[in-house]
Amino acid sequence: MAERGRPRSFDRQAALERAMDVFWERGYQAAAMSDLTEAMGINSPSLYAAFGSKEELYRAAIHHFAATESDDILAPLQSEPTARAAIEGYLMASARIFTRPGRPPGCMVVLSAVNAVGVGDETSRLLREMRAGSVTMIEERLQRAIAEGELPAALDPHPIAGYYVTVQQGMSIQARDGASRQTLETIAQGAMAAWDGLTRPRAVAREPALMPR
Amino acid sequence: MAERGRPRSFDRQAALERAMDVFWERGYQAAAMSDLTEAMGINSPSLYAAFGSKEELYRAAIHHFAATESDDILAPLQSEPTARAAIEGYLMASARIFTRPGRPPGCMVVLSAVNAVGVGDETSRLLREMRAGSVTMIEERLQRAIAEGELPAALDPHPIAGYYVTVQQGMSIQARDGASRQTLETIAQGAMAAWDGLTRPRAVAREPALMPR
DNA sequence: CCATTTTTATAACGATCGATACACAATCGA
DNA sequence: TCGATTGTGTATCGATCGTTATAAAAATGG
Repeated sequence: MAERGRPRSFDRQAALERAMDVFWERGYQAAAMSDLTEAMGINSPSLYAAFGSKEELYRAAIHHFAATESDDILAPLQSEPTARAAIEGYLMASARIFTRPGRPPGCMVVLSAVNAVGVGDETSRLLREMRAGSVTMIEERLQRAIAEGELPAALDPHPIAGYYVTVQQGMSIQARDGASRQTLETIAQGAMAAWDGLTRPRAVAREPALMPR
Repeated sequence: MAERGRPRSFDRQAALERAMDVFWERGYQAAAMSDLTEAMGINSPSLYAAFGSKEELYRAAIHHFAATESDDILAPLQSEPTARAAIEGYLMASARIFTRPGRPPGCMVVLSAVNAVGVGDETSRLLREMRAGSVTMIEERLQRAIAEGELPAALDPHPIAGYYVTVQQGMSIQARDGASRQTLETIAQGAMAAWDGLTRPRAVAREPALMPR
């Protein structure tokens, strides 16, 4: 069962984490191979043997980001008892994660490849699906709240989820501009001020809470 | 008064607009000199003679963007009679400008250099000041509404302005992901649902509308 | 017409980009 | 111990990056 050949002299997972930090901070295009190999403590042939290419390494870093940072942000959607607390927790967790000391500010999935140029179709699709995945998760949480009677049955979860994800993505930009955790938390509270208006039951087909899908 | 030497064979302003489109769509780093010269219809020596360098051309493009697109977005802040209509107009104008057919989606100032790497300090500062300028303009509009008695005197305009600018920046990300004008308008309406909660007068120092600056 | 000035197109500069060829080192099974 | 296999370090590949040297072209003033 033992591996054949010369064993790898570096920790693949640790090197991936260092690569993630480089992509996270500099973005995909601005992250040069020399930046990556220096941060990972290896030479480029080792990088290519272990990860395939720069873009494959980037995708691996995105998946690692999703398995660590993203999960911390999305956890409140499952753990909080009410839909309102779930979304508030989602935004407040974002404020905390986006301003962790010593870590790049904002969300890697949102910031590291906003301009899809220079990145392949597969990677572009992966990023877009991940961003859309947040909308789906919030949507499902709202749907659950409707099923449990917390929210009115006539409510359309999709535009509400889209609104809160948009706020969270704006918070990434703000974090990149130097906004503090406190500032981001204030923004999150501002977004929650829309909750009652968005979820209040109202006469159907006369004044919809939010318009189209 | 006539110019000496061989006259320039291209329209400087028209070339600048085409360069703006390239930076807007691809971002600063991904916009190669060959992309720019091809779009502008000139050779690189002409570009350098007319604009100095790639980064100076980028700054000129940013200023041109501010003088055209940005002004359309910020106009409702001055023209609308109430603070609420002003901010709603700001968001609805953003939804329209961000999804103009045949134009790059989203805001160039927000999207074209999110990762400040590879761009000089002067350009980085210019972009950050422009983003902060939107907050200031909204803040001043809210302050005017307070002076006119439309909003309670105890209100702090700064966090409210920060909240709405954050939503607008999130709308840029959404536009880049393919959101339609209608979708962005729905998000804008969602953000306006927070208005009453954010501007309602309340007991001072007990439950502040939004926390710190 | 000629000297001067500015722009033009061609061609190429050094630097850096992502990616590899190559020879050597280190492990395995037999 | 030896062939097979895999990883490592060096050195470099062709392509492209932003930028510029050079000389011809097109205007001016005198």
